[in-house]
Amino acid sequence: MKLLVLDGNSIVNRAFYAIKALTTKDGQFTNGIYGFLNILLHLEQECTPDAVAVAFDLKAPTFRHQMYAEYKAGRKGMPDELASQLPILKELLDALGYTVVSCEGWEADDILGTLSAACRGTEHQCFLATGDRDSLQLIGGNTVVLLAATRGGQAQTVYCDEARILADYGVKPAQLIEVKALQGDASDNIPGVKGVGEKTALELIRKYGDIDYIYTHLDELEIRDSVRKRLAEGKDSAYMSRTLGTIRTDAPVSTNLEDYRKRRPDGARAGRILASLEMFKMIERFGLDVSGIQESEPSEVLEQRTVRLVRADREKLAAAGRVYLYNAGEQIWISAGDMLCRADDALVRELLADAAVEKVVYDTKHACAMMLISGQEAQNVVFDLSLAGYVLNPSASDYSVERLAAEYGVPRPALEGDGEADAAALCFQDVCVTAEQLLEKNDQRALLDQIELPLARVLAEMEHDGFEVDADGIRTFGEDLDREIERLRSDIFEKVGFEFNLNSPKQLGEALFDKLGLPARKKTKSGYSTSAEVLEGLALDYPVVEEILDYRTLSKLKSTYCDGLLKVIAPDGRIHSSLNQTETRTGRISSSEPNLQNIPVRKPIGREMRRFFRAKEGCVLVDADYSQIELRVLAHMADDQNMIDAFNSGTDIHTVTASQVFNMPVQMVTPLMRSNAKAVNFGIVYGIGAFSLAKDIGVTRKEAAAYIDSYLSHYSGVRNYMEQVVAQAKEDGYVTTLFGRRRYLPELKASHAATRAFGERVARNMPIQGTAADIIKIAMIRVRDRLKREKLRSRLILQVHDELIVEAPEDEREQAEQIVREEMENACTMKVKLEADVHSGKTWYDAKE
DNA sequence: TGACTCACG
DNA sequence: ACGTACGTGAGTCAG
Repeated sequence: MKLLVLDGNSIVNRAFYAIKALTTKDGQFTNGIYGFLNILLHLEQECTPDAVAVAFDLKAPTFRHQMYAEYKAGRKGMPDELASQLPILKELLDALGYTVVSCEGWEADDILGTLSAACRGTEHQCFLATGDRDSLQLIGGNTVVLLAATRGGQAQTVYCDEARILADYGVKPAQLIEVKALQGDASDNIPGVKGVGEKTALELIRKYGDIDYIYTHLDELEIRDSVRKRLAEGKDSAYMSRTLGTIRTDAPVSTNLEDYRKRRPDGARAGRILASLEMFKMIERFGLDVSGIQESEPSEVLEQRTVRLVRADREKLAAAGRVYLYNAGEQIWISAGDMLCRADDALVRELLADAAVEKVVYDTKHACAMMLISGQEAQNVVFDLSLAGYVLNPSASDYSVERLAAEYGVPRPALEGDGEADAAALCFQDVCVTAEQLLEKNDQRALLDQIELPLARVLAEMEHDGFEVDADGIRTFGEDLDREIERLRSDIFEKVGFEFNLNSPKQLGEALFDKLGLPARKKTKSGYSTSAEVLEGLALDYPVVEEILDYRTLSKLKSTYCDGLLKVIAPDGRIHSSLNQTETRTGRISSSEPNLQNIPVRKPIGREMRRFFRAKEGCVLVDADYSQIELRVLAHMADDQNMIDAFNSGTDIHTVTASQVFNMPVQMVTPLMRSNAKAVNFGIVYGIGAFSLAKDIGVTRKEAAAYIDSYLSHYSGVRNYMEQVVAQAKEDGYVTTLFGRRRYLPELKASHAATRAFGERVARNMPIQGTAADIIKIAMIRVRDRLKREKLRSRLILQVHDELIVEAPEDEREQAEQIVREEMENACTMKVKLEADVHSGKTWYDAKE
């Protein structure tokens, strides 16, 4: 296979500076993209690759560059005119069927190095295309470099292999690193050795091979004393420069070349983007089939608009009926019709408070939170772009206006008159209009309007209210833990015979398996596995391992929960964690800073933690959780009469399942049988394999396979559903929940079998997990609205996937319990009833019976 | 920074 | 032959 890897940043940079002026008629710079595409087409002709990867840097400074502060300081930011082209270029490349690769903290040339290394020793041919001579060090084996340049508007490449480097420099490609170590590189801020330039550096390396030789034999070298002196003084700098100048080959990107195989271009999408860039010729040059672009497509409807920059005028804006509010950093922009203006906080508040004006925002939760500070409410918010982007595709890396504009092919409006406007603010309105049309097309309007949008306000209030905790209690508990941890530590070291860092899996592995000679059962990439699973297998034979497990449990409790939570208690004595609405691919919400969705409960000692989460003075916590919501959703979606009957009979579902799988009356089911059936039930929801089930419940793989088989024959509706959902996903390219939430599954088309298998498991799981997520979101909205409508002081304060927590004044306890139960159980009508278990108490511990 | 480990549903 | 259950977030080590 022939693999072509492009250094995206380097090439787009060259193109940007080589082609001075090229913009669309509305002023969007396109020179970088244009030059890039020319070079790409040229490269396609030159090396006819089967697979193409385009590598880009991400903004964050890299590890290599963090080593020296001066280095970082020397880097110049990219001009906006170029930066604005990158998201569009990436989107376009993706539409054209090329794979874009980037990796937080790694530079594009490290990705080139990594993929080149992946080809080494295989029969794959690797072409690296870059404008940067740095990459020449990677030449060798089956890697060649195509140095790309634009000359007089024409793309050019220079073919560089080992012979060429030898001829040009008289050294081998890998020795270029040594040359650079001495010579340095001003443009990359690599110092080299002071007083040594290209000529001397090349001469020295030609003669002596590398800097190690030079420095170990410095006194014997046949060189001028002045050079010897400079070399001696610059030794540290030389070694440092060598480190800085060495391209890494261990970037964490896929080295499976199949992942980069060229895909069939999405002609309609690529065509739309190219049209918005006014590069109509490129559509032909890439041979795109644009028949998929229909007349009603959004970009056609949205003719190039002209926007007027005006002074903020509340009356005029309000008169438009609908205003678009967009936060660009500190600056807030408002647009309406063809007006665009800068706005201050006060105006935004007035508009948000005005129920007669429809608002379109980027982040409803943020808008609501802003109003909550002054005790107000955001009224009449009718659309939210980040939520729309999430509903349209929950797997996206981000939902920025810039990226969505490129993805949806929205042209940037022209700006009339003098003045400047933020690019995203300028596009915001059109991107929103387009997103609305796409939602309509996908039948996802209700999901946004009736679930996500109203939920955003609920989440804002929950974040605002927070959860009271007993800080002193946590502190004391932490001190108790510390004493116990210290006791375990010294006990473990005494038994082991030496000290080491118990928190280091690496050192623990070496201690147990190398030094003490315990039998190692599992390995990870970097050594022995010391996971709880492995250690539990050893604990019976080696008592010290038991103590290590206890140590792990307690130190996790101490650092993550005691120390971690103490750090984030707000002055009001409460924890206000973020509830993220656009984070998960299934539609669940997530919680962060801190995560309150993973407070311990399974082990008794961890569960103690919940005693410190309490209701405020005069209140209690009402805790309600759905009983088996995912299995109930499955029974409904699969329309499996057997499972529906099982639920409706009122018997415990795992017991019924056990009686079915093991073919015996319910009364005969033993606790072990029930527990195995429970594992099978879980496994089914996750997309199950016999191997993993066997591992989970400790039976042979064959037995596990028999359980699954028996399960699926008894629940034949489930079997049919699981087959049908995967088939449908392969046909559509996505799966959906009962409420129309989608997840696209490109994995199903992967050539890599394991990736495909993963896609199939996700296809089986997402509709279930996602529907359950939809249902509890509906419940949250209804609980909040009803508490408000009935003028109660009870507040919804937390959601943990299938559980809601309400803080209720003691005299509202029963009412709150009833409301939560009713709204949860009636959130959705299905073929099986939904049931919620409701308890209350002063603390989370007490409220969860 | 990623890898590992572990907390939750 | 290969890899091995879905979805998250956080702390720690080591390079």
